[in-house]
Amino acid sequence: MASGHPKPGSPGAEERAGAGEKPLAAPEQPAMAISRITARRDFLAANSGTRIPSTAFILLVKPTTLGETRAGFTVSKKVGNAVARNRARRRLREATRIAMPEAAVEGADHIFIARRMDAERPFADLLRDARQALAKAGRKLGVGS
RNA sequence: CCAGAGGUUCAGGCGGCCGCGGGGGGAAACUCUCGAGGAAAGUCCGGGCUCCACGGAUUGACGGUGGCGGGUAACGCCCGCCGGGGGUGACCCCAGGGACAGUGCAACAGAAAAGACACCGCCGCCCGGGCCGAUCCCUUCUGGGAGAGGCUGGCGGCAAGGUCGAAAUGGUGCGGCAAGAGCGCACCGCGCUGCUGGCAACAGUGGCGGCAUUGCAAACCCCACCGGGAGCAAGACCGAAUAGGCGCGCGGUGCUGCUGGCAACAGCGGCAGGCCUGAUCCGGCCGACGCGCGCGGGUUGGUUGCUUGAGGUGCGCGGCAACGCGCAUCCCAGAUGAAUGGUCGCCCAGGGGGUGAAGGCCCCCGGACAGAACCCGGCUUACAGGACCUCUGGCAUG
Repeated sequence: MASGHPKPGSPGAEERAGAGEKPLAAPEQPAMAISRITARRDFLAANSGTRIPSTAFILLVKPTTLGETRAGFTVSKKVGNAVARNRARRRLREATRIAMPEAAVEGADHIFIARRMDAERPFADLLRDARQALAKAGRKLGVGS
Protein backbone atom coordinates (compact mmCIF):
# COMPACT_ATOMS: atom_id res chain seq x y z
CA MET A 1 0.00 0.00 0.00
CA ALA A 2 1.21 3.49 -0.95
CA SER A 3 4.41 1.88 -2.09
CA GLY A 4 7.42 4.00 -2.86
CA HIS A 5 6.24 6.98 -4.81
CA PRO A 6 9.33 9.00 -4.24
CA LYS A 7 8.39 12.64 -4.26
CA PRO A 8 10.94 14.81 -6.02
CA GLY A 9 9.49 17.91 -4.44
CA SER A 10 10.78 19.55 -1.31
CA PRO A 11 9.98 17.75 1.90
CA GLY A 12 8.70 20.94 3.37
CA ALA A 13 5.75 21.00 1.02
CA GLU A 14 3.29 19.11 3.18
CA GLU A 15 0.80 17.55 0.84
CA ARG A 16 -1.95 15.59 2.49
CA ALA A 17 -3.18 13.60 -0.52
CA GLY A 18 -0.69 11.00 -1.75
CA ALA A 19 -2.86 7.95 -1.21
CA GLY A 20 -5.44 8.74 -3.83
CA GLU A 21 -3.55 9.01 -7.10
CA LYS A 22 -1.94 5.96 -8.70
CA PRO A 23 1.73 6.27 -9.53
CA LEU A 24 2.07 5.96 -13.30
CA ALA A 25 5.29 4.01 -13.68
CA ALA A 26 7.84 6.49 -12.51
CA PRO A 27 10.70 6.73 -15.01
CA GLU A 28 13.33 5.76 -12.46
CA GLN A 29 11.38 2.66 -11.32
CA PRO A 30 13.60 -0.37 -11.97
CA ALA A 31 10.83 -3.01 -12.25
CA MET A 32 7.14 -2.89 -12.71
CA ALA A 33 4.88 -2.96 -9.67
CA ILE A 34 2.80 -6.11 -9.32
CA SER A 35 -0.54 -5.96 -7.55
CA ARG A 36 -2.85 -8.76 -6.53
CA ILE A 37 -6.13 -9.80 -8.09
CA THR A 38 -8.78 -10.55 -5.47
CA ALA A 39 -12.16 -9.88 -7.07
CA ARG A 40 -14.08 -12.79 -8.46
CA ARG A 41 -15.18 -10.94 -11.59
CA ASP A 42 -11.53 -10.31 -12.56
CA PHE A 43 -10.80 -14.01 -12.36
CA LEU A 44 -13.79 -14.79 -14.55
CA ALA A 45 -12.78 -12.14 -17.05
CA ALA A 46 -9.30 -13.64 -17.38
CA ASN A 47 -10.78 -16.97 -18.50
CA SER A 48 -10.88 -15.69 -22.07
CA GLY A 49 -7.17 -14.81 -22.01
CA THR A 50 -4.21 -16.57 -23.53
CA ARG A 51 -3.66 -19.98 -22.02
CA ILE A 52 -0.17 -21.36 -21.42
CA PRO A 53 0.05 -24.78 -19.75
CA SER A 54 3.13 -25.72 -17.76
CA THR A 55 4.17 -28.68 -15.63
CA ALA A 56 2.92 -27.47 -12.27
CA PHE A 57 0.46 -24.76 -13.29
CA ILE A 58 -1.57 -23.20 -16.08
CA LEU A 59 -0.97 -19.53 -16.86
CA LEU A 60 -3.76 -17.29 -18.12
CA VAL A 61 -2.80 -13.86 -19.45
CA LYS A 62 -5.36 -11.21 -20.32
CA PRO A 63 -4.45 -7.62 -21.19
CA THR A 64 -6.53 -4.97 -19.43
CA THR A 65 -7.03 -1.25 -19.72
CA LEU A 66 -6.22 -0.58 -16.08
CA GLY A 67 -2.62 0.29 -16.76
CA GLU A 68 -1.24 -1.95 -14.02
CA THR A 69 0.21 -5.42 -14.03
CA ARG A 70 -1.54 -7.85 -11.76
CA ALA A 71 -1.24 -11.45 -10.61
CA GLY A 72 -3.78 -13.88 -9.13
CA PHE A 73 -3.74 -17.48 -8.02
CA THR A 74 -6.30 -20.21 -8.25
CA VAL A 75 -5.81 -23.36 -6.21
CA SER A 76 -8.74 -25.74 -6.31
CA LYS A 77 -9.44 -28.70 -4.06
CA LYS A 78 -8.12 -30.97 -6.77
CA VAL A 79 -4.63 -29.99 -5.61
CA GLY A 80 -5.11 -31.61 -2.23
CA ASN A 81 -6.02 -30.81 1.34
CA ALA A 82 -5.68 -27.39 2.92
CA VAL A 83 -2.01 -27.82 3.71
CA ALA A 84 -1.19 -28.83 0.15
CA ARG A 85 -3.23 -25.94 -1.26
CA ASN A 86 -1.56 -23.39 0.98
CA ARG A 87 1.84 -24.71 0.05
CA ALA A 88 1.08 -24.64 -3.66
CA ARG A 89 -0.18 -21.07 -3.52
CA ARG A 90 2.79 -19.83 -1.48
CA ARG A 91 5.31 -21.41 -3.80
CA LEU A 92 3.60 -19.97 -6.85
CA ARG A 93 3.52 -16.58 -5.20
CA GLU A 94 7.20 -16.74 -4.38
CA ALA A 95 8.11 -17.87 -7.88
CA THR A 96 6.13 -15.09 -9.50
CA ARG A 97 7.50 -12.54 -7.07
CA ILE A 98 10.92 -13.32 -8.45
CA ALA A 99 10.00 -13.93 -12.09
CA MET A 100 7.32 -11.38 -12.87
CA PRO A 101 9.17 -8.08 -12.54
CA GLU A 102 11.55 -9.16 -15.28
CA ALA A 103 9.26 -11.23 -17.53
CA ALA A 104 5.60 -10.32 -17.01
CA VAL A 105 3.40 -8.86 -19.72
CA GLU A 106 3.00 -5.25 -18.73
CA GLY A 107 -0.51 -4.04 -18.13
CA ALA A 108 -2.04 -7.50 -18.15
CA ASP A 109 -3.72 -9.80 -15.64
CA HIS A 110 -1.88 -13.05 -14.94
CA ILE A 111 -3.72 -15.96 -13.41
CA PHE A 112 -1.79 -18.99 -12.18
CA ILE A 113 -3.86 -22.12 -11.75
CA ALA A 114 -2.08 -24.68 -9.62
CA ARG A 115 -1.91 -28.31 -10.66
CA ARG A 116 -1.61 -31.36 -8.48
CA MET A 117 2.17 -31.80 -8.74
CA ASP A 118 2.85 -28.21 -7.76
CA ALA A 119 3.94 -29.00 -4.24
CA GLU A 120 6.35 -31.74 -5.27
CA ARG A 121 8.20 -29.89 -8.00
CA PRO A 122 11.62 -28.56 -6.91
CA PHE A 123 11.50 -24.81 -6.47
CA ALA A 124 14.27 -24.13 -8.98
CA ASP A 125 12.29 -25.97 -11.65
CA LEU A 126 9.11 -24.15 -10.68
CA LEU A 127 10.90 -20.82 -11.04
CA ARG A 128 12.24 -21.78 -14.46
CA ASP A 129 8.74 -22.88 -15.54
CA ALA A 130 7.37 -19.50 -14.50
CA ARG A 131 9.98 -17.58 -16.47
CA GLN A 132 9.44 -19.70 -19.57
CA ALA A 133 5.67 -19.43 -19.39
CA LEU A 134 5.79 -15.67 -18.98
CA ALA A 135 8.23 -15.31 -21.89
CA LYS A 136 5.98 -17.44 -24.07
CA ALA A 137 2.98 -15.31 -23.15
CA GLY A 138 4.95 -12.18 -23.98
CA ARG A 139 5.84 -13.52 -27.42
CA LYS A 140 2.27 -14.57 -28.20
CA LEU A 141 0.73 -11.30 -27.19
CA GLY A 142 3.52 -9.29 -28.76
CA VAL A 143 2.82 -10.97 -32.10
CA GLY A 144 -0.91 -10.65 -31.65
CA SER A 145 -0.92 -6.92 -30.98
C1' C B 1 17.31 -57.11 32.77
C1' C B 2 12.75 -59.04 30.29
C1' A B 3 7.45 -58.66 29.63
C1' G B 4 3.39 -55.54 30.64
C1' A B 5 -0.32 -51.58 32.74
C1' G B 6 -1.68 -46.41 33.48
C1' G B 7 -0.55 -41.31 32.73
C1' U B 8 2.02 -36.62 31.37
C1' U B 9 4.58 -34.23 27.52
C1' C B 10 7.41 -32.76 22.91
C1' A B 11 5.96 -32.35 17.75
C1' G B 12 13.00 -31.05 15.08
C1' G B 13 16.64 -26.78 16.95
C1' C B 14 19.87 -22.47 15.85
C1' G B 15 21.51 -18.80 12.45
C1' G B 16 22.20 -15.90 7.51
C1' C B 17 19.76 -13.61 3.07
C1' C B 18 15.10 -12.36 0.30
C1' G B 19 9.66 -11.92 1.19
C1' C B 20 4.18 -11.85 3.54
C1' G B 21 -0.08 -10.26 7.37
C1' G B 22 -1.42 -7.36 12.06
C1' G B 23 0.00 -3.52 15.57
C1' G B 24 3.27 0.69 17.30
C1' G B 25 6.71 4.79 16.04
C1' G B 26 8.20 8.25 12.08
C1' A B 27 7.07 13.93 7.62
C1' A B 28 9.52 10.19 4.85
C1' A B 29 13.31 6.70 4.02
C1' C B 30 12.75 3.29 7.43
C1' U B 31 12.43 0.90 12.07
C1' C B 32 10.53 -2.01 16.48
C1' U B 33 7.34 -5.94 17.74
C1' C B 34 3.89 -10.14 17.30
C1' G B 35 2.34 -14.02 13.85
C1' A B 36 -1.08 -21.71 13.51
C1' G B 37 -2.48 -26.79 16.32
C1' G B 38 -2.68 -30.84 19.79
C1' A B 39 -5.67 -32.08 17.19
C1' A B 40 -6.41 -25.58 14.12
C1' A B 41 -9.74 -31.51 11.47
C1' G B 42 -14.78 -34.24 11.71
C1' U B 43 -18.91 -30.66 12.91
C1' C B 44 -20.99 -35.26 17.03
C1' C B 45 -22.73 -32.84 21.94
C1' G B 46 -22.82 -28.44 25.58
C1' G B 47 -22.62 -23.07 26.17
C1' G B 48 -21.48 -17.61 25.36
C1' C B 49 -22.93 -13.93 21.72
C1' U B 50 -26.57 -12.18 17.79
C1' C B 51 -31.23 -11.99 15.34
C1' C B 52 -36.18 -14.12 14.94
C1' A B 53 -40.40 -16.31 17.39
C1' C B 54 -43.09 -16.62 21.99
C1' G B 55 -51.14 -15.14 25.88
C1' G B 56 -52.67 -19.23 29.55
C1' A B 57 -54.13 -24.40 30.89
C1' U B 58 -54.37 -29.52 29.50
C1' U B 59 -52.76 -33.09 26.16
C1' G B 60 -50.07 -35.12 22.10
C1' A B 61 -45.99 -35.61 18.61
C1' C B 62 -40.68 -35.50 17.71
C1' G B 63 -35.55 -35.73 19.39
C1' G B 64 -32.21 -36.85 23.36
C1' U B 65 -30.49 -38.90 28.13
C1' G B 66 -30.69 -43.54 31.47
C1' G B 67 -26.66 -47.19 38.32
C1' C B 68 -25.59 -43.54 42.60
C1' G B 69 -23.22 -39.13 44.50
C1' G B 70 -20.35 -34.99 43.20
C1' G B 71 -17.79 -31.18 39.73
C1' U B 72 -19.24 -27.46 36.13
C1' A B 73 -21.89 -21.74 32.93
C1' A B 74 -23.62 -26.32 30.79
C1' C B 75 -23.18 -31.23 28.78
C1' G B 76 -24.30 -37.05 26.16
C1' C B 77 -18.11 -34.43 29.45
C1' C B 78 -14.99 -35.20 33.93
C1' C B 79 -14.11 -37.26 39.06
C1' G B 80 -15.27 -40.67 42.98
C1' C B 81 -18.15 -44.81 44.34
C1' C B 82 -21.58 -49.18 43.48
C1' G B 83 -22.97 -53.55 40.52
C1' G B 84 -21.61 -57.09 36.48
C1' G B 85 -17.63 -59.28 33.28
C1' G B 86 -12.17 -60.23 32.02
C1' G B 87 -6.92 -60.62 33.69
C1' U B 88 -1.76 -64.13 38.13
C1' G B 89 -1.45 -58.73 38.65
C1' A B 90 -0.88 -53.34 37.69
C1' C B 91 -5.44 -52.52 35.40
C1' C B 92 -9.25 -52.89 31.49
C1' C B 93 -14.46 -53.31 29.52
C1' C B 94 -20.12 -52.40 30.26
C1' A B 95 -26.67 -47.45 26.64
C1' G B 96 -25.79 -50.38 33.61
C1' G B 97 -34.09 -48.00 34.28
C1' G B 98 -38.46 -51.60 33.28
C1' A B 99 -39.40 -58.31 30.36
C1' C B 100 -45.97 -60.41 36.16
C1' A B 101 -48.59 -53.19 31.22
C1' G B 102 -49.02 -54.95 26.24
C1' U B 103 -47.31 -56.52 21.14
C1' G B 104 -43.40 -59.00 18.68
C1' C B 105 -38.89 -62.02 17.55
C1' A B 106 -35.76 -66.45 18.90
C1' A B 107 -32.56 -68.40 12.19
C1' C B 108 -29.59 -73.09 11.66
C1' A B 109 -28.94 -77.35 14.40
C1' G B 110 -31.69 -80.20 17.76
C1' A B 111 -36.25 -84.94 20.59
C1' A B 112 -37.62 -80.31 22.39
C1' A B 113 -37.05 -72.87 21.90
C1' A B 114 -41.55 -70.63 26.00
C1' G B 115 -45.60 -72.31 30.47
C1' A B 116 -42.39 -77.24 26.02
C1' C B 117 -40.53 -82.15 25.11
C1' A B 118 -38.86 -87.70 24.93
C1' C B 119 -34.46 -89.25 19.90
C1' C B 120 -30.65 -92.23 22.36
C1' G B 121 -31.13 -93.76 27.31
C1' C B 122 -32.86 -95.62 32.57
C1' C B 123 -36.88 -98.52 35.16
C1' G B 124 -41.37 -101.60 35.68
C1' C B 125 -45.14 -104.48 33.41
C1' C B 126 -47.23 -107.25 29.08
C1' C B 127 -46.19 -111.13 26.81
C1' G B 128 -50.14 -110.49 22.56
C1' G B 129 -47.74 -109.74 17.27
C1' G B 130 -43.32 -110.31 13.69
C1' C B 131 -38.33 -112.37 12.54
C1' C B 132 -34.19 -115.63 13.80
C1' G B 133 -33.64 -119.98 16.41
C1' A B 134 -30.02 -124.47 19.89
C1' U B 135 -32.96 -128.72 20.91
C1' C B 136 -37.13 -132.18 20.86
C1' C B 137 -41.61 -134.67 18.76
C1' C B 138 -44.86 -136.41 14.49
C1' U B 139 -44.37 -137.88 9.36
C1' U B 140 -42.17 -142.37 3.76
C1' C B 141 -41.14 -137.57 1.85
C1' U B 142 -42.88 -132.54 1.08
C1' G B 143 -43.96 -130.77 5.63
C1' G B 144 -46.16 -129.83 10.57
C1' G B 145 -45.86 -128.94 15.92
C1' A B 146 -43.48 -127.65 20.67
C1' G B 147 -39.70 -124.42 22.05
C1' A B 148 -35.10 -122.08 26.10
C1' G B 149 -33.07 -117.75 24.16
C1' G B 150 -32.05 -113.33 20.98
C1' C B 151 -33.70 -109.14 17.98
C1' U B 152 -37.81 -106.14 17.09
C1' G B 153 -42.34 -104.41 19.44
C1' G B 154 -46.60 -102.69 22.94
C1' C B 155 -48.23 -100.11 27.61
C1' G B 156 -46.69 -97.14 31.59
C1' G B 157 -43.09 -94.34 34.76
C1' C B 158 -38.64 -90.85 34.56
C1' A B 159 -35.84 -86.59 33.10
C1' A B 160 -30.30 -88.13 36.17
C1' G B 161 -26.74 -89.01 31.80
C1' G B 162 -25.87 -88.32 26.15
C1' U B 163 -26.79 -85.28 21.69
C1' C B 164 -27.90 -79.78 19.43
C1' G B 165 -27.42 -74.75 20.27
C1' A B 166 -26.05 -68.01 21.74
C1' A B 167 -29.63 -69.92 25.19
C1' A B 168 -32.49 -76.26 27.44
C1' U B 169 -37.23 -74.73 32.78
C1' G B 170 -31.83 -73.27 38.93
C1' G B 171 -26.25 -75.30 40.77
C1' U B 172 -23.33 -78.80 44.16
C1' G B 173 -23.71 -82.72 47.68
C1' C B 174 -26.41 -86.21 50.62
C1' G B 175 -30.84 -88.84 51.31
C1' G B 176 -34.61 -91.11 48.65
C1' C B 177 -36.52 -94.35 44.71
C1' A B 178 -38.13 -99.73 40.46
C1' A B 179 -35.53 -95.84 37.97
C1' G B 180 -35.79 -90.89 38.92
C1' A B 181 -37.20 -85.97 40.08
C1' G B 182 -36.96 -79.59 44.97
C1' C B 183 -39.61 -85.47 46.16
C1' G B 184 -36.94 -84.19 51.05
C1' C B 185 -32.62 -81.79 53.48
C1' A B 186 -27.93 -78.56 53.74
C1' C B 187 -25.23 -74.72 51.32
C1' C B 188 -25.19 -71.33 47.01
C1' G B 189 -28.48 -68.71 43.65
C1' C B 190 -33.60 -66.48 43.10
C1' G B 191 -38.26 -63.96 44.99
C1' C B 192 -40.84 -61.65 49.21
C1' U B 193 -39.95 -59.52 53.85
C1' G B 194 -37.52 -57.65 58.53
C1' C B 195 -33.03 -55.63 60.76
C1' U B 196 -28.04 -53.28 60.55
C1' G B 197 -24.51 -50.01 57.84
C1' G B 198 -24.35 -46.18 53.96
C1' C B 199 -26.59 -39.24 51.68
C1' A B 200 -27.42 -42.95 47.80
C1' A B 201 -26.53 -46.84 44.15
C1' C B 202 -25.86 -50.95 47.25
C1' A B 203 -23.71 -54.35 50.91
C1' G B 204 -24.19 -57.68 55.18
C1' U B 205 -27.51 -60.66 57.86
C1' G B 206 -32.29 -63.17 59.94
C1' G B 207 -37.06 -65.30 58.53
C1' C B 208 -40.45 -67.26 54.90
C1' G B 209 -41.35 -69.38 49.99
C1' G B 210 -40.90 -72.83 46.64
C1' C B 211 -38.60 -73.91 41.70
C1' A B 212 -41.67 -70.69 40.85
C1' U B 213 -39.47 -66.10 37.35
C1' U B 214 -35.82 -68.22 29.37
C1' G B 215 -33.43 -64.37 26.44
C1' C B 216 -33.84 -59.88 23.35
C1' A B 217 -35.98 -53.30 25.21
C1' A B 218 -28.81 -51.00 20.32
C1' A B 219 -37.43 -54.59 18.30
C1' C B 220 -41.91 -51.65 19.09
C1' C B 221 -43.01 -50.04 23.77
C1' C B 222 -43.57 -48.28 29.18
C1' C B 223 -41.35 -45.03 33.04
C1' A B 224 -38.45 -40.75 34.73
C1' C B 225 -35.92 -36.37 33.32
C1' C B 226 -34.32 -32.66 29.54
C1' G B 227 -35.22 -29.80 24.95
C1' G B 228 -38.18 -22.82 20.95
C1' G B 229 -35.64 -21.74 15.76
C1' A B 230 -31.52 -20.13 13.00
C1' G B 231 -26.52 -19.06 12.89
C1' C B 232 -20.71 -14.26 12.39
C1' A B 233 -22.70 -15.47 5.02
C1' A B 234 -25.67 -14.11 12.87
C1' G B 235 -26.36 -8.99 13.37
C1' A B 236 -25.22 -3.49 13.01
C1' C B 237 -23.61 0.84 10.18
C1' C B 238 -22.31 3.73 5.38
C1' G B 239 -23.58 5.15 0.07
C1' A B 240 -26.83 5.21 -5.24
C1' A B 241 -31.58 4.26 -9.06
C1' U B 242 -36.50 1.85 -10.07
C1' A B 243 -40.32 -1.35 -8.36
C1' G B 244 -42.53 -4.33 -4.83
C1' G B 245 -43.16 -3.64 0.43
C1' C B 246 -44.33 -2.20 5.77
C1' G B 247 -46.89 0.53 9.82
C1' C B 248 -50.85 3.71 11.73
C1' G B 249 -55.80 6.15 11.38
C1' C B 250 -60.86 6.37 9.22
C1' G B 251 -64.86 4.06 6.50
C1' G B 252 -65.45 -1.08 5.91
C1' U B 253 -66.25 -8.26 4.54
C1' G B 254 -69.43 -13.27 3.47
C1' C B 255 -74.06 -16.23 4.45
C1' U B 256 -78.71 -15.92 6.79
C1' G B 257 -83.33 -14.34 9.73
C1' C B 258 -86.62 -10.32 11.01
C1' U B 259 -88.24 -5.18 10.25
C1' G B 260 -88.55 -0.83 6.98
C1' G B 261 -88.24 0.77 1.79
C1' C B 262 -90.75 0.73 -5.30
C1' A B 263 -85.49 0.05 -5.40
C1' A B 264 -80.32 0.99 -4.28
C1' C B 265 -79.94 0.10 0.68
C1' A B 266 -80.49 0.84 6.13
C1' G B 267 -81.23 -1.04 11.35
C1' C B 268 -81.06 -5.22 14.78
C1' G B 269 -79.75 -10.45 15.74
C1' G B 270 -77.40 -15.27 14.59
C1' C B 271 -73.68 -18.12 12.04
C1' A B 272 -69.23 -18.35 9.26
C1' G B 273 -63.52 -17.31 7.76
C1' G B 274 -58.09 -16.42 8.94
C1' C B 275 -54.03 -15.88 12.72
C1' C B 276 -51.97 -16.48 17.71
C1' U B 277 -49.76 -24.06 18.81
C1' G B 278 -49.98 -30.24 16.25
C1' A B 279 -54.92 -30.79 19.08
C1' U B 280 -58.88 -29.10 22.64
C1' C B 281 -60.74 -25.25 25.82
C1' C B 282 -60.45 -20.26 27.54
C1' G B 283 -58.75 -15.64 25.92
C1' G B 284 -57.06 -12.16 22.25
C1' C B 285 -56.34 -10.20 17.35
C1' C B 286 -57.31 -9.47 11.99
C1' G B 287 -60.36 -8.24 7.65
C1' A B 288 -62.27 -7.46 0.50
C1' C B 289 -61.55 -2.58 -1.04
C1' G B 290 -60.88 2.79 -0.80
C1' C B 291 -58.73 7.32 1.22
C1' G B 292 -55.08 9.98 4.19
C1' C B 293 -50.37 10.21 6.81
C1' G B 294 -45.65 8.16 7.78
C1' C B 295 -41.55 4.69 7.14
C1' G B 296 -38.15 2.30 4.23
C1' G B 297 -34.95 -0.32 0.33
C1' G B 298 -33.43 -7.00 -2.22
C1' U B 299 -28.24 -7.49 -4.34
C1' U B 300 -22.95 -6.04 -4.50
C1' G B 301 -18.82 -3.24 -2.15
C1' G B 302 -16.69 -0.95 2.33
C1' U B 303 -16.63 -0.45 7.80
C1' U B 304 -17.94 -3.06 12.14
C1' G B 305 -18.97 -7.55 14.88
C1' C B 306 -13.15 -9.25 15.77
C1' U B 307 -10.62 -10.86 19.64
C1' U B 308 -9.29 -9.66 27.20
C1' G B 309 -11.41 -14.58 27.61
C1' A B 310 -16.13 -19.53 31.98
C1' G B 311 -8.04 -16.74 29.48
C1' G B 312 -2.61 -18.46 30.43
C1' U B 313 1.37 -19.08 34.15
C1' G B 314 3.27 -19.35 39.26
C1' C B 315 2.46 -19.78 44.53
C1' G B 316 -0.72 -20.75 48.78
C1' C B 317 -5.21 -22.93 50.94
C1' G B 318 -9.60 -26.56 50.84
C1' G B 319 -11.00 -31.36 48.61
C1' C B 320 -9.44 -38.80 47.81
C1' A B 321 -10.39 -36.49 42.99
C1' A B 322 -12.87 -33.76 39.08
C1' C B 323 -12.57 -28.88 40.81
C1' G B 324 -13.05 -24.45 43.85
C1' C B 325 -11.11 -20.00 46.45
C1' G B 326 -7.27 -16.20 47.21
C1' C B 327 -2.87 -13.46 45.72
C1' A B 328 0.75 -12.17 42.12
C1' U B 329 1.91 -11.81 37.13
C1' C B 330 1.37 -11.98 31.59
C1' C B 331 -1.27 -10.14 26.84
C1' C B 332 -0.51 -14.77 23.54
C1' A B 333 -2.75 -14.64 15.25
C1' G B 334 -6.84 -11.80 13.60
C1' A B 335 -6.45 -12.97 7.66
C1' U B 336 -11.16 -12.20 4.32
C1' G B 337 -9.18 -14.91 -3.63
C1' A B 338 -7.74 -15.41 2.90
C1' A B 339 -0.66 -13.56 6.05
C1' U B 340 3.14 -17.48 8.98
C1' G B 341 6.77 -18.53 2.78
C1' G B 342 11.42 -19.37 -0.42
C1' U B 343 16.47 -20.55 -0.10
C1' C B 344 21.31 -21.76 2.21
C1' G B 345 24.56 -23.59 6.29
C1' C B 346 25.44 -26.28 10.88
C1' C B 347 23.55 -29.42 14.56
C1' C B 348 19.64 -33.34 16.53
C1' A B 349 16.74 -37.75 15.79
C1' G B 350 15.35 -41.68 11.65
C1' G B 351 16.25 -45.10 7.22
C1' G B 352 19.68 -47.36 3.60
C1' G B 353 24.65 -48.50 1.78
C1' G B 354 30.18 -48.96 2.07
C1' U B 355 34.49 -50.02 5.19
C1' G B 356 36.55 -51.97 9.77
C1' A B 357 37.77 -57.12 14.69
C1' A B 358 35.48 -53.09 17.24
C1' G B 359 34.86 -47.99 19.14
C1' G B 360 34.24 -45.44 14.77
C1' C B 361 34.52 -43.06 9.83
C1' C B 362 32.40 -41.82 4.88
C1' C B 363 28.28 -41.30 1.29
C1' C B 364 23.05 -41.05 -0.03
C1' C B 365 17.93 -40.40 1.31
C1' G B 366 15.16 -37.55 4.58
C1' G B 367 11.39 -34.98 8.89
C1' A B 368 4.17 -37.83 11.35
C1' C B 369 -0.87 -36.11 11.08
C1' A B 370 -2.06 -31.76 9.43
C1' G B 371 -3.35 -24.86 8.34
C1' A B 372 -6.75 -20.54 12.61
C1' A B 373 -11.74 -18.08 9.89
C1' C B 374 -16.86 -15.30 16.07
C1' C B 375 -15.20 -17.41 20.80
C1' C B 376 -15.02 -21.11 24.72
C1' G B 377 -15.87 -26.51 27.34
C1' G B 378 -15.91 -31.62 25.70
C1' C B 379 -16.12 -36.00 22.50
C1' U B 380 -14.34 -38.56 18.22
C1' U B 381 -10.92 -39.44 14.42
C1' A B 382 -5.54 -38.87 12.17
C1' C B 383 -0.42 -38.99 13.83
C1' A B 384 6.93 -40.48 12.03
C1' G B 385 9.71 -40.55 16.07
C1' G B 386 10.95 -39.58 20.95
C1' A B 387 11.29 -37.93 26.49
C1' C B 388 9.61 -38.46 31.52
C1' C B 389 6.74 -40.32 35.87
C1' U B 390 4.08 -44.11 38.62
C1' C B 391 2.79 -49.12 39.07
C1' U B 392 2.46 -54.84 38.07
C1' G B 393 4.42 -59.88 37.01
C1' G B 394 8.91 -62.70 36.29
C1' C B 395 14.29 -63.64 36.43
C1' A B 396 19.10 -62.48 38.50
C1' U B 397 22.02 -60.20 42.37
C1' G B 398 22.43 -58.17 47.29
